Amino acid sequence: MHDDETAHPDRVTSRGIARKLRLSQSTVSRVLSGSKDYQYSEETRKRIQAKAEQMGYRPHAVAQSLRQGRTRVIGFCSRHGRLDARNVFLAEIIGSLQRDCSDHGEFLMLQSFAAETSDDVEYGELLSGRIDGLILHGNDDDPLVRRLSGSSLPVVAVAGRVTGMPAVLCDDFGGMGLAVRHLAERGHPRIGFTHGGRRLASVRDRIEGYLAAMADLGLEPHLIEVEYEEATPALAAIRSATCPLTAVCCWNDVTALVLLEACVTANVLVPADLAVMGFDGLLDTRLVGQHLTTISAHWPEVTHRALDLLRMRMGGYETPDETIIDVSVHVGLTA
Amino acid sequence: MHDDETAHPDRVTSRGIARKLRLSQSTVSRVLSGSKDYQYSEETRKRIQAKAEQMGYRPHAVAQSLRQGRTRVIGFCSRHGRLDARNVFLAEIIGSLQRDCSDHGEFLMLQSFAAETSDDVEYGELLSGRIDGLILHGNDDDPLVRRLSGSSLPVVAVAGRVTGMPAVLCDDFGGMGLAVRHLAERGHPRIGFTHGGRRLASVRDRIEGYLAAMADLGLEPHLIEVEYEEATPALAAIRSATCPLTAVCCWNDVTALVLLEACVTANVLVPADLAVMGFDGLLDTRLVGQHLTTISAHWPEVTHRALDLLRMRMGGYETPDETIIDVSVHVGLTA
DNA sequence: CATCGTCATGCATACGTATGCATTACAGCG
DNA sequence: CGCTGTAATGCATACGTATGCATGACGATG
Repeated sequence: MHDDETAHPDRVTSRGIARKLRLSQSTVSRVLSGSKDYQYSEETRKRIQAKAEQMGYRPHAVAQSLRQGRTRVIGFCSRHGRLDARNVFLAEIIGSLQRDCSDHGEFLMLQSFAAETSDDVEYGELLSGRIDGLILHGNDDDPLVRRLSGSSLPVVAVAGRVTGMPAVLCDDFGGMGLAVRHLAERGHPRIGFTHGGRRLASVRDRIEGYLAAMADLGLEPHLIEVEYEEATPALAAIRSATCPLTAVCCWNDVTALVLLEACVTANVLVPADLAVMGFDGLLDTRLVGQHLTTISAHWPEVTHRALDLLRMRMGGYETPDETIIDVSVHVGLTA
Repeated sequence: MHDDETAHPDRVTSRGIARKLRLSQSTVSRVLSGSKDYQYSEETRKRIQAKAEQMGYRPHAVAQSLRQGRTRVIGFCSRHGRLDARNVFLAEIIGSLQRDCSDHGEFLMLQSFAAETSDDVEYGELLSGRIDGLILHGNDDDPLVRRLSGSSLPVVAVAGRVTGMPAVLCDDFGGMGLAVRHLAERGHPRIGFTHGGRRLASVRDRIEGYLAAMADLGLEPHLIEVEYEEATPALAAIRSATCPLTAVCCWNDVTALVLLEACVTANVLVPADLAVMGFDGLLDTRLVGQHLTTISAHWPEVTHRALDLLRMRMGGYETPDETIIDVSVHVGLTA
């Protein structure tokens, strides 16, 4: 009934089991890791498995990693936002990645976001053998990102193109086309686009998509750039256009919501006075999300595909440079 | 200008540097890891550092971990919700943990949430030496959690008590006292409390806090339990009480927001007809958050303290069983 | 009876680092 | 000159696993 070990048995090791059973460590290791290239008597196998169970043996993951040259750990690094209660995007991305890794017997490790640590230290950590591959959310302007694209670490970019590495993104360009056409079909003649700067590749793609669709429809574009998520000036710009806009596409959902709040304050009726569209489809549908008309990107599919590609890279296979995941219109009450 | 290595130099190792410099691996290791117990000639140090720089040496984290018996990786596991765009709570907790780890030169690894993997596999992974310690969000009803509290892995619980391990929580009990008193001071005679089940320890504490405060004020309590976040029945219960309630505390912010939506639909004016209070203070203040009156818990402080305690545990020190972090009233427009 | 193939297991090593102990060289001192 | 102390470095090992190669036993076959 009681354990015949003394005090703290420290770690239970394959060698420990071998000693108890008067077998060699290699036999124990082979049986417990289920190596198919060798054969063992049924009796030995039973004995080993029973003893392992009894002693509570767990193979030491670090030793396995050192021996096998792989850790089964995937890193994730965002060079843009930071994860907190307000960042619905990162929450969705990281959550999806985590579940996907879990399903494949892998682990997700968060690499430091933002620049609390120096780029050099961060780069060193990424290449220190702790992770087998990296999912990256960043852009070309970033020195660390550029350095990574030249390194030997397998990396796949998500939600943004990075030269020199495969990327998986939602259809930012096409999505804006859907948005513009959705509004045009409802008879809106003057459709604007608001954003808070072109730093992200996604934003640039969405702007391009907007401009292309507008040109395609023979409509005059109205780009409105304001400080990050400042809605009041945006609304002012919308209303004070040569001829006030009747509809506006926001570069993402949060921007759209902030604008909606400003509309309430300014007594602008949505969608009667102004139709509003978002982009991302990440908002909690139990709350405000169901009301917002938006373009739903399918982020779990993006991360799923990104991990697929990363695994191919880690296996040494070639991968397509760019993978684009379809988006769809989610019709709410605001447009 | 160009590297004198052939093809792929594989990994640059301390032994590799030693060979180039006709030194021993131990000297290289000692210099590069800055061991203070030994002395080296200034010249040797320069040579080694220069060569390491030139060859792009990065110590192999896995080998270090094996040798030193510690990985500098902290695990996080939530046995309740899953991380996605809707889960503001986990996003905040995980984000705070990550930044705090980063500041201490540690890494945060996400252990599989929910039950996609079997408890047994999960337990094995947790004890496989991959992490030095674990921050846990779970409760006593969970077999895996109970097993962990008996294991040799240092664990600290956050946002919920678990018997057998230290816990760091926000003041759920006292917070509800603040909420009730806030409402009572504004003259509300009939204050209710809505929740979606007592599974979480936090919910139970908040209920206790509510009941205690009500008793203290000599008011009659009204507990309303509905299916998780079903607001319509909750509102019905509120309105159909013997005498309709004038104020209600919701067990968290999301519940409160859903209730607010139901109020709009049912034409109930907030706060005139019904005052509403939330709990957590995690909602995006750029959006709806600033309007909701709520009890702000300071989650970054909770996770910070939890990591402190975990580090003490990992160092073999004793720790207090329970640490409670103060909360405060955030006055919005709903109560 | 000698040879050979197969089965079951053991021996030895490598992954890359950190570190206790040994060694060399040399200066200071009596 | 011999002894001792210290500075600078090397040697050997351990962390725990996986795996190539070798070994012994035994039955089958010529």
